[in-house]
Amino acid sequence: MALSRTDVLHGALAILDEYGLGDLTMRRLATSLGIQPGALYWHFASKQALLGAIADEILLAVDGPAPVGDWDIRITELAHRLRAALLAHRDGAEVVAAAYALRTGRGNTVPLITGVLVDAGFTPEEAELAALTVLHYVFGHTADEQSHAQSVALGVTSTDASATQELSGETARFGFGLSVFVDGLRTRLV
Amino acid sequence: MALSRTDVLHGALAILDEYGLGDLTMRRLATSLGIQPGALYWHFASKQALLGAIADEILLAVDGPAPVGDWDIRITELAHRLRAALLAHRDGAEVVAAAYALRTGRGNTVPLITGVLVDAGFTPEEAELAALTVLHYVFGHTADEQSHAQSVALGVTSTDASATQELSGETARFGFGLSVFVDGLRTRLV
DNA sequence: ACCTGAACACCGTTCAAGT
DNA sequence: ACCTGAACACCGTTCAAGT
Repeated sequence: MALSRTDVLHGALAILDEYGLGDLTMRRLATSLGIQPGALYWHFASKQALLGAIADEILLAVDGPAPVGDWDIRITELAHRLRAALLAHRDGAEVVAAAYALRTGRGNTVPLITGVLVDAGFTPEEAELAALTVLHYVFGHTADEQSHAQSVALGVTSTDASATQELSGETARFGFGLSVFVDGLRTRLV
Repeated sequence: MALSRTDVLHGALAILDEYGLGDLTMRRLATSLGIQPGALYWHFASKQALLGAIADEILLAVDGPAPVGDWDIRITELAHRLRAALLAHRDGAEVVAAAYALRTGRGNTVPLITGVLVDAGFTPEEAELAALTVLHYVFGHTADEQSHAQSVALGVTSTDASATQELSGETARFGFGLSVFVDGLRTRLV
C-alpha cells in the first residue's frame, strides 16, 4: 500500500527517537520505509520541510487545555509543558529550535504565551518579546540537557548521580531560571 | 610554505564570514587553502574540533577589560559584549551555540558572568545557573537575529525598515529581555 | 612536519519513466 | 497518485606513501 505523508512523518520521528538527529537522513528514512530516496520528495518538498513538520508535531503537545490561574502560574505551566514536549523526543530541542530559526514549523507556542502576558497587562510588543525570551530560554536549557544526556550515554561524561535524581535536579534548575525571569516580569507590572 | 593551525583557522573564519556555516565544508576549506582535504586532518582531529576552535576564537572578543560598576551594569555589559562578539561573524551564534552544546570551544564567558554574580552575593550554584540562563538568552536572541538577517538577504522576507533602524531596534529588543532577567535577579538579592 | 593520492562510505535532490 | 532507476554534485574521514 502507498505511503501517506503522515506515514513518512511518523517514520522520521521513529528514527529521530531511536538514533537521533544526526542519523535522520533522507536515505535512511527511505530505506526504513521500504522506498527509494527520491520518493520522499513526493511527500515533502525538502528535508527542511520535513523537519518543520516534525517540529510542528512535537509542539502539538504544548497545546491542549489552556492553563488556569494567575498569569505567572500560567506562564510557568506553559514553559514546563514546552520543555516536556521537547524532552519527549530525542534531540527535540535542537530540531524545534532549528525549525524555529528557519521559520518552518513554529507551532503556536509563542502566541499562547503572548496571549497570557497581554491578559496580564503587558503591551502586545512587550508580551511578544517576553514570549520569545521565554522560548529561547526553554530551547537553550533543554538543548543543553539533551546534549549532556547524550554525552553521558556515549560514556564521554561520567554519570555522577542516578538518572531520576538528574532529571529532578534539571527540572529544579530549569525552574530557577524560569522563576527569575517571571520575577523580572512582575516588577514591570506594578 | 607549510600551513599552520592558525592559518587553517583563519581560512575557516574567512569562509564562514563570506559564505556562512552551510558552506563551511572541509573540502571547500581545503580548496581555498590550496591543499587536499585529507591534509586538514593533520591540523585538526575533526570538523567538530575545528568548529570548537572557531567558537573559541569568536569568544575571545568577550574577554578584555572586566566591566566596572554595580553587578547589574557589569552583567548587562557582558551580555551586550557577547552578543556583539556573535554578531561579528556570520552565523556566529549558531557556531558558538553548537560548540557549546558539544562541549568544545566554550570560551570563559560563563565563568566571567558567574564571577560577577558571586560578587553580587549569589551562591556559586545560583550564579552559575543564572550565567547559563543569560548565555542561553543571548544565543537564542542572536541566532534569531542572524537567521532573520539571512532570510532578508535571500529575499525570502521583505525588508520593512533600513538596516541601521533594524539593528538599533534589535539592540533595544535584546536589552528589554535582558533587563527583565536582571530585574528578576535583583528581586532575589534583597 | 606537512601534504598528496586515492579511496570508503556516505549525503540531498532531480527527474524521466513506470504503474 | 505514488514510486523506481539512475544520475548529479557533493560530503567527512582514513591512510599509505611521498617530500
